[in-house]
Amino acid sequence: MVSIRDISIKCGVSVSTVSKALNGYKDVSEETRRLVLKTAKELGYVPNAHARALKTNRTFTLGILFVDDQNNGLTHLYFSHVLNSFKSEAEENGYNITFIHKRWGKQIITLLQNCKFRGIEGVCIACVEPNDPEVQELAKSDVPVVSIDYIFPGCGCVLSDNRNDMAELVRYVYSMGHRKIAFIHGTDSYVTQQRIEGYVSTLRELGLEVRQEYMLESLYTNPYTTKKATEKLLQLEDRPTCILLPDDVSAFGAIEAIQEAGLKIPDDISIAGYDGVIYSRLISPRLTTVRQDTDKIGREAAKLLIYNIEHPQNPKLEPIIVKGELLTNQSVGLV
Amino acid sequence: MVSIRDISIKCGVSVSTVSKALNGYKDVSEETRRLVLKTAKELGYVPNAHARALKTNRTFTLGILFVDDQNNGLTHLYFSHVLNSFKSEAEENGYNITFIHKRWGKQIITLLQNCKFRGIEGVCIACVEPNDPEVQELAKSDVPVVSIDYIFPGCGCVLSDNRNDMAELVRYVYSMGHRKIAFIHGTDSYVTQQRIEGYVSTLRELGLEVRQEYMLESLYTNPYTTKKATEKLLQLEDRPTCILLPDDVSAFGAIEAIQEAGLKIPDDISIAGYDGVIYSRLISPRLTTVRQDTDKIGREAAKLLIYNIEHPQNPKLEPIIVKGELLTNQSVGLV
DNA sequence: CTGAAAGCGCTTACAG
DNA sequence: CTGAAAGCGCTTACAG
Repeated sequence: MVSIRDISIKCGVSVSTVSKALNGYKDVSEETRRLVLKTAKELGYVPNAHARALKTNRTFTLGILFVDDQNNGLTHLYFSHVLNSFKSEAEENGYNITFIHKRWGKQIITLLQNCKFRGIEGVCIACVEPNDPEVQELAKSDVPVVSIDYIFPGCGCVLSDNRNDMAELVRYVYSMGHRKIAFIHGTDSYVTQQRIEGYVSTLRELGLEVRQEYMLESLYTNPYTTKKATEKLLQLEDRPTCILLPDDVSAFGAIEAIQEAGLKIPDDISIAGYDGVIYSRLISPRLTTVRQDTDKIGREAAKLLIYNIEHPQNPKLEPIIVKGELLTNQSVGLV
Repeated sequence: MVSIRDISIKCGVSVSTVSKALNGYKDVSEETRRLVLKTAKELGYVPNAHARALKTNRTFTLGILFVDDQNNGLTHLYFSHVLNSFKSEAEENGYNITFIHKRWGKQIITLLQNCKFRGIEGVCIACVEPNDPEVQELAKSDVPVVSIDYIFPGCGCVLSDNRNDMAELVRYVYSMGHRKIAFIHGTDSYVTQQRIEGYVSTLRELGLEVRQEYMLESLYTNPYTTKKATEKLLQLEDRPTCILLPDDVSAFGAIEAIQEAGLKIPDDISIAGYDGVIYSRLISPRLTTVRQDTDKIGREAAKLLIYNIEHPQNPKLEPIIVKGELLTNQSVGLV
């Protein structure tokens, strides 16, 4: 590897001068600068990020914490889209992306230690169990953190507007004539709570009764559990005319249960998904769903994190709320 | 940040001794070692990876190059699964994962420079345009490279067994009585070539004619182009009884075209996908498809890359071929 | 078993 | 405008 030293020898100037020329300081003569730059190019010089980091304490590296119970953060449709745009935005701003984990060689270390050790300047937390003590420790540390779809006190966050988007969905379903609207929601989380609030408050607002037997829980992105929940709803004496589901993938389970019960969508019963992944509009029946704006969510998260890294004195901590879009389709019929 | 220096002062020993104690060298007395370790813990010492990298020239960091034309490597179902297992395997071996890109601050640099600069020890190339000169430069450089589903001369690679898996699929379709088997394949690539070879050679092996009008091209994971191609096939005078598609997502386009033509799957015509993403088994009609073993592909790629990094003298360069699994289902009917 | 010293590649006051 | 010097935090021959 050619170093600044090699350039200095070849050019007959000091390493200080080479460094200054390379970094665009003004107190270097135009002539010297040109010579240094030319020589650097000839020699194929590449600066050493570690030496620089050691000296300047800056790494321009953002960490991603992206693990969930099923260890499938990256294959999660929603989060992989968010990560994709987070990555683009970060790279466009000259930052690198890396993953945070608990290993250091053969040892297990904490997530915070991993960040410190590697000089990670800020972390985006998504798709993790927020009550994990190590995640808490990280969120409370001096490392800037931005979370997605969850609020850590004292940290920036970007939230998909679940409460209002859900409300809009319920209002739409109501406008189609439905009065018996069930909601199979995911397991407890900030997102789930927001959606339940949106669901419950809108029913009340519309003068509809909130019926406990119409609110069931299943796992996110797991059609098998949704199928079971749907079967329960179908067996009710006074069964719903529309079922709202945790997400588009789990909607497959509902479709299956409904078909096996000999019912047709939307003639006999309506359903709606959530997420708006492309496939939901391809399957038959085409799903009414809420498209979350993953591109914006990821980009806003990256911008916010970088801002907070570069403005440690007055970081932005107010939640950034990103509106989704209602995609109406044939799976919700007129009653 | 507490450094080795702080520990040495607190313990009254030299930094050399602290370093040795911390790194488990044997030439340190048991007593000193214990004192150092205890003090390090008390002080909350975290080593500095950059200082170490500067000295040892090792970063334990693997790069991922994961961009394609549509800039959606991460949201690509197949590749996001591969990445997920690559990441798990790498981390279990004490390596970090980061993404390679072309930026350095405000400057644009080459992919190779990005690797050199950041001390990346090896790169996994997947889901990129292999003819990109910068990718070529990287593959030819002294940075160890492992590619997925593509062969760079002189580099390790992991290949999904497209040729044989495709052959198996064709044989299965044949065994169901089909003799007019069309293949809508993706755009030209190593993977596409392998699948076409598997398709053509198996037809010949089975004594079937290879008909040009049964071989059409569409984009991968793009149902709109597949729909168009399927429509063409349906308009043929002597139309196929089974259509093989580029992947499960694009199969949605075929399903739509077939339904719009008033035909039923599998009664009137059969179809098969490729990839075996979970959703393909959920939609109706349930897709016959080939599940690629993404978990194994990712893990083998990580193992291979790490092996080649740690054995620069005799790296493993023979392709590792990972067999897929035929998933038969109702979308292919008996003729 | 312990420690002084050199050095990895860079940046940055500071003196001239 | 230029350069000598110190130092970021660590590791590692080498001498004792």
